[in-house]
Amino acid sequence: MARVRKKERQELLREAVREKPFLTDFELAEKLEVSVQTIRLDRLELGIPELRARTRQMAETAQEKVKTIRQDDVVGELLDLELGTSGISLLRITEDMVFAKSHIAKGYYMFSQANSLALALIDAPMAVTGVANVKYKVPVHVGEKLIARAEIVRVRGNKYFVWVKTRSDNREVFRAKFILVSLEEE
Amino acid sequence: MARVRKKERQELLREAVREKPFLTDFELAEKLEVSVQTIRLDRLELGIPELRARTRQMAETAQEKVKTIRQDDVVGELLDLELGTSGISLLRITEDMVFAKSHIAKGYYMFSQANSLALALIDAPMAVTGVANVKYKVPVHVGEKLIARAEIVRVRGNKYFVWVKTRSDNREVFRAKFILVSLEEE
DNA sequence: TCGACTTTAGCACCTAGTATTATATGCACA
DNA sequence: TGTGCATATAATACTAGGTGCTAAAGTCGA
Repeated sequence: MARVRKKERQELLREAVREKPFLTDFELAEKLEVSVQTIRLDRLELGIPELRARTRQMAETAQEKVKTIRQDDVVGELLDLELGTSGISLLRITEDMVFAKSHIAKGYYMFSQANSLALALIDAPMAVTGVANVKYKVPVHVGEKLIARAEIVRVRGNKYFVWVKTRSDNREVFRAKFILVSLEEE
Repeated sequence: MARVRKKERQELLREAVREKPFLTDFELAEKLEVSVQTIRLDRLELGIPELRARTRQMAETAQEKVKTIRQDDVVGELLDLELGTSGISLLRITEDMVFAKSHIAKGYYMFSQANSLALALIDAPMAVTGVANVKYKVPVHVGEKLIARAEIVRVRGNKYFVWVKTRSDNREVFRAKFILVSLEEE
């Protein structure tokens, strides 16, 4: 009996901490109706760090997260790249990229993936987007893995014409044409 | 002499905390070569909270920040909206929105601002982007305030034709045409 | 009813502070 | 030359939210 209750309690504890990471041992003790000492023992067994360590961890990781979120998440992961020719990138659609109501991915994530992949292809120190022409073919939902393939189709002076086709599960969901312009050092 | 050094030191302190928020009073005291008590007095005068309060604040706000960053920052601030007609939004270009080399804003931020503004105009429960046609006219740099004005120019069935013009300091930097499609409940 | 597990209690100690009071140092001006 | 004032340091008592350890009490199954 006691053994079952212990395991159950430890599960509850784990959940409580995950949901509300800012609870002290005392508050946890009240919530689970045991003594503070029991909470401490349980934390020890479960390897849950103390309140202050938890907040510190969150503060540290969250700090980095905010910095890197735009660089990595928004643009996807570069899978293959032939500079000046073609490239492939992968973007996983997560919960926070979709509309709350429809669960459909916001359009600018596909645009961002395609645009940054297109820019990565250009074999020049600097380049900016001049024109973009995009078409959304099929709505994309949470969990889908978007594979974008980009190809430079023409180069005229400092202008690069790049086509990007994005597929999810072998179905084309998005298509873009970019005209990118390479710049001299300022 | 002492008075000047105090002000200087307090400036250094403020900077040190901003750069490395996880330093204890003792570490700060060593860094600035004064006693721990002096650091405490300075913190009191400057209104800098203690280490644990700082980390707690960061942990709390950062937790929310990670969630809202894409919803708010990426798309800008809605200044005015006439549903079904027109709208205006503002996006401030910050350090992390630009290319490290050229200091020019990445194209998808302008796209995101325009796209989300266009979607906000649509007077329907759900809508997605069908086609986008965008043109980048002038490179945008850190600190610029982008004002996007969107207007629905035509409606045909469930298709909305929206034009967005983005200006920075009264100069048009970006222009987009969207065809948005409103959806029925699934 | 015994032994093992579980729970609670108590105490010393730790870190990173707050709040307050006292003392020392320096410099400026009469 | 001393006196006054700002600044800096020190000392002490107290706090929250713990760790680590030992001891005692409760519970339960065989």
